Amino acid sequence: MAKRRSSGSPGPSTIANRLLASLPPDEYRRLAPHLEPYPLVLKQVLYKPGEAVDFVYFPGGGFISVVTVLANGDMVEVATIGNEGMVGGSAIAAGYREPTLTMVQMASEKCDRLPAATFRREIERHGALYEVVSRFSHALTGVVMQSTACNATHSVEQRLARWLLTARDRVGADHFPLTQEFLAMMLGAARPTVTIVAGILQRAGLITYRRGQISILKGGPLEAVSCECYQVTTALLANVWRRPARVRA
Amino acid sequence: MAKRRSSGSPGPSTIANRLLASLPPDEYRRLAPHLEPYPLVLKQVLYKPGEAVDFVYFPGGGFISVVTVLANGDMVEVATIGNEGMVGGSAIAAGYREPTLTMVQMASEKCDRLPAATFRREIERHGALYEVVSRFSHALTGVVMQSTACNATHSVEQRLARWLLTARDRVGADHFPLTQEFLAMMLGAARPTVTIVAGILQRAGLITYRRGQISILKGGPLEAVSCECYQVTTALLANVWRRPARVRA
DNA sequence: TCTGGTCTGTTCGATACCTTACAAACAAGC
DNA sequence: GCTTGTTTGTAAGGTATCGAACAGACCAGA
Repeated sequence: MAKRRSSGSPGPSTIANRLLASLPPDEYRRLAPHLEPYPLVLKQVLYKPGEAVDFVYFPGGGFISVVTVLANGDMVEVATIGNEGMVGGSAIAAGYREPTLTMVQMASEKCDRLPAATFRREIERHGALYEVVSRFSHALTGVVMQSTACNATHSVEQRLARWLLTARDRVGADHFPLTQEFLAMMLGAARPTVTIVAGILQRAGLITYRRGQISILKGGPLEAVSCECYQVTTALLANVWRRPARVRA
Repeated sequence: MAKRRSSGSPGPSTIANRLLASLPPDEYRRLAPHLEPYPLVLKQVLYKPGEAVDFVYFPGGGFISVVTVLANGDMVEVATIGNEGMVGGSAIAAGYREPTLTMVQMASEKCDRLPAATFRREIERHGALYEVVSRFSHALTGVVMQSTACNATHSVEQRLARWLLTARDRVGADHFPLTQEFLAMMLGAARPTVTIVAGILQRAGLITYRRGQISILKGGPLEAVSCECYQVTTALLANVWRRPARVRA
């Protein structure tokens, strides 16, 4: 919260978003004047389905849910984005509309946004930003693919555990606000089912739940309850910074 | 089958793959010498999980399944690609590995492949190929997101109907080879469940099933049985060619 | 014509999950 | 304190789907 690039020299170490932090200093300096601090407010909607993307957002804390809205109004979360990523990258594809609902799931002061046109111009320079955004986009597609398989075969208990672990990683804390109602929606499950599963985890001492506030007590065992998708997606995203060796010139 | 760019002048109208066909003649001409005809053989594996991407493929017929392999060996299909798309686009992200198993689901003589390095070089020119590939990648991510929600909430019957309709569109025929065993795998469902559901559709006169050969008899009613995801994903992909107006310069 | 393999149809019991409904705990404001 | 709204807990009946197992149909090759 305290460290925030503001005074004169923006050392990359003070940059909360990891995509931006990975940029070489000169690239970041060129970008910095266009970055607008934009605090993420809980439940705030960043994109509505079918709307044009005016800004891309680089969270430095909290996290953002990308949600598919079905014909009957049900919403299912398809991805969560924290400081390891960005939303609105589809602005690359000029004129493309965001098919999803994108909303703030956990508030944070630390977030910057960039006008879509600026972002696109920067991407077309084909520099470090392009590289890291490209890697992130690919990793995100991999994450969503894993989730597709996950939703087809894994139990609500596994997916709930996975969700909590992912949320913890994004938030960077073991405690955060979350209603069971909302969690059920995100998982595409019925609320009573979530209550039952959460009760099991609670009695097992892995979590505690108290009126919209959840705490993770034992991450290790929770990981054992979760499906492999937690590790798989974590690894996919980790590869975005741990830049792999180039396969071809 | 008959029309195939071979003699001297490659008019775009003879190009089976729609991404390639959308290129301006001069762009296509530059690419053409590098395109290697590469027939798709049934069940052929194009990428294994974790492998480097050496070639990108532009199907002109048949279709390709992108499949996530889970820890227990189960496989779930996360996308199908026909002549409206390509596979291996992740080669854009230099050195990136394909996290999925990618295999030929329906054979076709009409397919071209391009070495990853050539593809990347061409992408970096930032021409028409870049534009259309970028649009397609974004659309594909949208399709996978829709599938994530679909798998979380829709019934096997709905998803099965959706799958058959999509396959029909890809193949361009109402009749194609497909075992229930395989279909069950793709849907992440149990094989007896597929048999039951297929039986219902068969008795309703919408399809016929005969030893690995399926025919769609009534597409309209089948669409009614399917979830909205069929239309949604079809529309997403259609937007790749029906190039939308630019939102910003 | 037999035989082996593959595919589909069907059974049955088990179970995960849904839907609806309602009750209890809690928080915040009056 | 009381009241109201929100959140969680719980119950009951129903349904979709799974898993294992087996029988029958069909095909291909010996």
